[in-house]
Amino acid sequence: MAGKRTRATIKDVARRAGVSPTTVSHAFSGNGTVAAETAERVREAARELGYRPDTVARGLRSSRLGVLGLVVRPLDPLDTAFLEGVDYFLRFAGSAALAAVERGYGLMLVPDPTRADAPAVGLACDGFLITEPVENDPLITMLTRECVPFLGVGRDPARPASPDYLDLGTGRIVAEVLDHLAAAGGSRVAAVLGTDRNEWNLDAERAYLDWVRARGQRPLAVRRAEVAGEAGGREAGEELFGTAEPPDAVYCQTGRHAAGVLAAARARGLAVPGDVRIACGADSDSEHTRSSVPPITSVDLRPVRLARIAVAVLADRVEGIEPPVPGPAEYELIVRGSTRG
Amino acid sequence: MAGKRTRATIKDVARRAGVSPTTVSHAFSGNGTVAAETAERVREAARELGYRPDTVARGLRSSRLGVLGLVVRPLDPLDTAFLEGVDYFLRFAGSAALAAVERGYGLMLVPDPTRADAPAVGLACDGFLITEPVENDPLITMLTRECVPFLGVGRDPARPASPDYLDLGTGRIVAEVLDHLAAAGGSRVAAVLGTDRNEWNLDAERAYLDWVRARGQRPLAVRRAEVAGEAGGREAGEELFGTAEPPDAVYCQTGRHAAGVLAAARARGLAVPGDVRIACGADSDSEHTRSSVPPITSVDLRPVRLARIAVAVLADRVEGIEPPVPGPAEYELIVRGSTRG
DNA sequence: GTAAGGACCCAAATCGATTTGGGCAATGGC
DNA sequence: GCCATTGCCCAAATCGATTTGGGTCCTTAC
Repeated sequence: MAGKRTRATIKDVARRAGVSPTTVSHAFSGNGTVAAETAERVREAARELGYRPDTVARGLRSSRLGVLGLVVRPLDPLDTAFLEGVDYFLRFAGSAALAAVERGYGLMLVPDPTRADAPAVGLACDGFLITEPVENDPLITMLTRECVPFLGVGRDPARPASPDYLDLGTGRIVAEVLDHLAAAGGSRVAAVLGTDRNEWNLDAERAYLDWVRARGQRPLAVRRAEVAGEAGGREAGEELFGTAEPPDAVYCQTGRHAAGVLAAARARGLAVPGDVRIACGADSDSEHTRSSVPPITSVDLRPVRLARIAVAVLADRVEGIEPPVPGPAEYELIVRGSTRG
Repeated sequence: MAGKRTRATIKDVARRAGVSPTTVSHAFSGNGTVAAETAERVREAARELGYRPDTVARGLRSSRLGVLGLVVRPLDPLDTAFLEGVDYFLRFAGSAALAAVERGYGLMLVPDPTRADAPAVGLACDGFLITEPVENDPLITMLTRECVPFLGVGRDPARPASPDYLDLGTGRIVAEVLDHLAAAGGSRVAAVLGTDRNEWNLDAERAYLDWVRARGQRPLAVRRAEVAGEAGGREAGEELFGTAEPPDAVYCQTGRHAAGVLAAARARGLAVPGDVRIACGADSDSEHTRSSVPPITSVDLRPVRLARIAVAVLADRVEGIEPPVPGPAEYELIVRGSTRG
């Protein structure tokens, strides 16, 4: 179906204008010196032929393609069935794309280019946005070695903090949610954490432990893989509620986990929020927290705003500008029925 | 900041393996004949040097870059302030990106490449998805001329139906919403339509007119630009409710318009849904319909599913496969308080 | 013994632009 | 009158891969 692409090349324009390709290139880039009249003739010829310089050829010389890559780590195990309703990511990606376009770039979603089966085009990006880098992220190792600009949205937990990472302020967020659970009547707060080794999980765990110990209590935390989803959350809930001293409040890392914990509580005949309060540190906009009965208190991490900031910083880097250091990430606790008596 | 990119090239590998670049290329592509032992030596050298072929250079020769472009028409007037919360688009884009990656492509959001100020990279895509093509869409004209594969998500209203466009079934959807308004007690149904000249608007208008006339009534429709948003909807509402025979039900094309109409009704002291029923043909998932008081009945157009289908069809085209013709687009009417007595 | 046919490898052309390093004429300064 | 400068233009090299079109050997077949 794809017939022959017969776009006019720089040579066609040169022939038609009666000059050399060099002169055509100069006429457009303003690089050499070209007589005004000649330049006009060249533009005229280009217009007649509908000439547009080929980005790929230009990219080959300049090693700049005009594309920013977006790597979403939680999406990477593509072999495992991916659940589509990850609202946070969808919003982040859409907003980043928009911001990139406004800045003159295309934004491309790519899987980790260090994976062997990744589309090759992933390597061609001028810079990368990496959301939720994992511990010792191999992509960051590679990009650092090859001097390709990047920006982590979230720190690489194993590397020192640096301007290469936007700090999500996970600890602050988790502490606020825990405080809210306590204020809503929770006296023994458990946590359901994820297993990905990224800032989000590791900092949340630390924040939870700190918070609990500051109250002189013993931590009660279980871990479930993010991909285990609602079923995993339900398991976790059953485990928690089955202990000798069951919690009267549960903090969850993901909306799916929270929905599962809620289901487990109801199955045991526990009233929410009467007997158990449930809150989630993210996913305020997902079906799981919004449409459950009762709806689950959760946190709006402002992915749309965050993505715009990330793109601005990365684009500056790609262009060799030292970007201003952004302030702390914003968020908002959305209180819902699961913690509102 | 961007230091010198010193990735190994095919020549480096050739030198190290003691063969010509041709042989290296053949060893990887399996194109010529290469002795098994030589191929192994080449692979070994490539591994040691961390060689990965340069996609841009390859793209230059093959004129295939491995990138699908996504053009979202309603986003195109980027000069006008763009409102970020366009959930439909965000979901569509995110889902399309994911589907593309699973298929081995990158997905890039680009503005209309026929615009002079568009990022040049937009032209380099192997194929294009165009959501909501406008009448006589200039991009479609260009792509057709240059034999670049594309797929319209929504028809170009000025061109004959063809497999180049996914039919959104707008007429069907609008008719169902209108029926619902009638069933909810609306006896005189007005419409607030958009101004973009795309399938969504033009077919909706036709469907509305047909529906009203089939009941022997006179149509009562006003038009407001999509970008006018909630304020535009409010104006439209005031205009409608100020007429001699005000409607007792209003169909809106966008969630923002609907929110504005709702505000206008309340400002006049009209009860919703008691005096006026309001429903929207889209945007079931936006703040404007979901979080208003009362929430507004609207339609889930299933953007996530639609995007996956679109990518599958387009990727087939790019690869020269004749894709199966997809069935009609799915949708679901989400009934909410604005039409539920 | 010789010709035909593989197997294996390479030099050079190619993709479409940009950049380097001149060449040629007209002008200006002394 | 001569040299230096400037304005204008072009041929060729370059970016990093793929592809074309041979060129050598070495087997086989007759």
